[in-house]
Amino acid sequence: MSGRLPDLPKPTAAELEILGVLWQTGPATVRRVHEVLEARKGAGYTTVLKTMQIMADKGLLEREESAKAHVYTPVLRQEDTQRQLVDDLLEKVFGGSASQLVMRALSGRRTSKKEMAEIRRMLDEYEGGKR
Amino acid sequence: MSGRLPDLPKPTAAELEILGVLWQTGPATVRRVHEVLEARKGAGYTTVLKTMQIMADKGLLEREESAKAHVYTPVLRQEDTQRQLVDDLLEKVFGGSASQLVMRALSGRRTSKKEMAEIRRMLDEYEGGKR
DNA sequence: TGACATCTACGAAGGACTTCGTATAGAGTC
DNA sequence: GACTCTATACGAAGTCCTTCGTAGATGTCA
Repeated sequence: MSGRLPDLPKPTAAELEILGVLWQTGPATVRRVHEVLEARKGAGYTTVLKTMQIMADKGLLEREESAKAHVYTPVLRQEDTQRQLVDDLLEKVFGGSASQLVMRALSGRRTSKKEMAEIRRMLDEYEGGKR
Repeated sequence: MSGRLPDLPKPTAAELEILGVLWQTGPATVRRVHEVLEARKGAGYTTVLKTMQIMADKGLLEREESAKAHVYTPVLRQEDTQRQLVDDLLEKVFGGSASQLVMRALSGRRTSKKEMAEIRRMLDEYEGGKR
């Protein structure tokens, strides 16, 4: 069903912020990303530009150069990147124990009833679909 | 009930490996940590030494200097560090949505029935205890 | 005491991450 | 064409992370 995913490096903190903007807005120019990040954290224009260029070099973004202002698109979907990062944490910090990870995720914060119900719903769905 | 935790920097990859050894073996000298890490990944002695010194400077480890070979102890328990790291991921990658995180953690890997049951048990326990 | 083993201290190199200043190129306008 | 606006390209600085070589201090034992 699903194709192979390219094996890409883990995005860094600054890169994740840029990806977040692109996932939300869809493919965009440096200018558009910069507008968001300037408002959010005062990022400089060439800083965003440079980072996005590096991301394209790494393969994290694809670049469409036909127009004067290049348009960038994330190569991985948000969910694939989330999975990549959570798997990494699971491995390095929890020795692969998903239940430990879930426990820690819940213990660290007040989790709402709604959130808890949603988690249960997902467990049901996951187990139902997997068997 | 629980006291305040010191606000420490996030351990890096190399630091996490050292913490892993110390959590497992208890307080130890550089030599003992090095023995484990050399077997596991061929780490050099002074590399481990230097990293542990830096960790002590950062406040991640405490150092007992009465003997010639200093003895190092983690300042935070494993569970506190796990919580710190999972909270960080939750914030930066999942926008605070624990249910999303749980879903991604499960979708990325084949999760055993045993593991699933354990997760459900924890949810029950957590909700029971919190209310 | 002298030789040897064991530790710590120090400094430096190489690489990645982040930021930014400056240079350069293209498009539109008068 | 000359000016201006908007982009990209390039390079470099500063910081952190990781690794390691070498020097210096301390302890042991014959």
